Amino acid sequence: MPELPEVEIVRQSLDKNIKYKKVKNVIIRNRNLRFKIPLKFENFLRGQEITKVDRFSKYLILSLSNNSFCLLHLGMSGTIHLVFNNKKNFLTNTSFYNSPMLPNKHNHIEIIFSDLKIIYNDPRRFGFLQIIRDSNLLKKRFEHLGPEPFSSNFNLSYILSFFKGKKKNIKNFLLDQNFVSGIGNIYASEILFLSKINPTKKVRLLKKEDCKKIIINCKKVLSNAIKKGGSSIKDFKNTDGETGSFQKDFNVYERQGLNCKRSKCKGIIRKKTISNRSTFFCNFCQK
DNA sequence: AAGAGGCCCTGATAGC
DNA sequence: TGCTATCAGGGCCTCT
Repeated sequence: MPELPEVEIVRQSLDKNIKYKKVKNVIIRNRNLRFKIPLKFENFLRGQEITKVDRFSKYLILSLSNNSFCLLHLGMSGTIHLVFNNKKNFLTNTSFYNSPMLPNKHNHIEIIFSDLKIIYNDPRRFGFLQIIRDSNLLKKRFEHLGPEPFSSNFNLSYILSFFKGKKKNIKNFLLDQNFVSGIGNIYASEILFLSKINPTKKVRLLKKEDCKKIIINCKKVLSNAIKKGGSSIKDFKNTDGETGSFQKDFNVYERQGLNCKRSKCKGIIRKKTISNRSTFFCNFCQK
């Protein structure tokens, strides 16, 4: 579910709600996320103040007062929910199970502050939380990842040299986090639509102008999605339980069989599986 | 080294 | 109704 824009929405909410607050308690019901949560996790976090809430790519980075970090990745189905301390049984975490606004299953982790708690819910358990001991290790943790689309390092010469000698198609590269980090399956299709590039196009056939369009449209699609509060495919919600509205802006995603939205284009949106991922594109204007 | 494929897991939906 | 198959927005690992 969550690509860079959705994670950014969560970051903004956490920044507003848990920054400068001290962790009172941590409850873990299921340690078997993507990476097993070690037994010492709770003790490590308890008593720490959250000094900063950052994001890189699809990763949330909570800075802790002891100069370490708590990394959080939402995987495919992870969500963060805020519960404010105005309910009975707040600390015994029973009340929200009865609330229709909150999920009642797969609430694996709670991080409790004095006035609110955050709940990590993740049905598929592809997400994870991880302690990173210091900034050097944090740097190392991300060194295999390419630049974000917003970075000045994501420029024409970078793209041209990265594509040199490669045989894959452009859709695969947009999803390749070593090339550019933060784009997922939905926005990859949307970016290629705006760029009028067919997702199956081999990168060695792309012209300079195509690459320029890709740079511009990566930024455009992601920043627009952030502005709209993220997409609401399946059950994406921000931490207040509200859905984003970007999905209304989809040009191709989940629009197979419908007319191309580009004015004067007579094309039909097609769905095609590329490297095991569904891909959507206009069969006429994306060359 | 690049690229293809498999796998981690649950839930929603479709088809019989 | 109840079974089985297929598909989901991610990322990492292995094999060729």
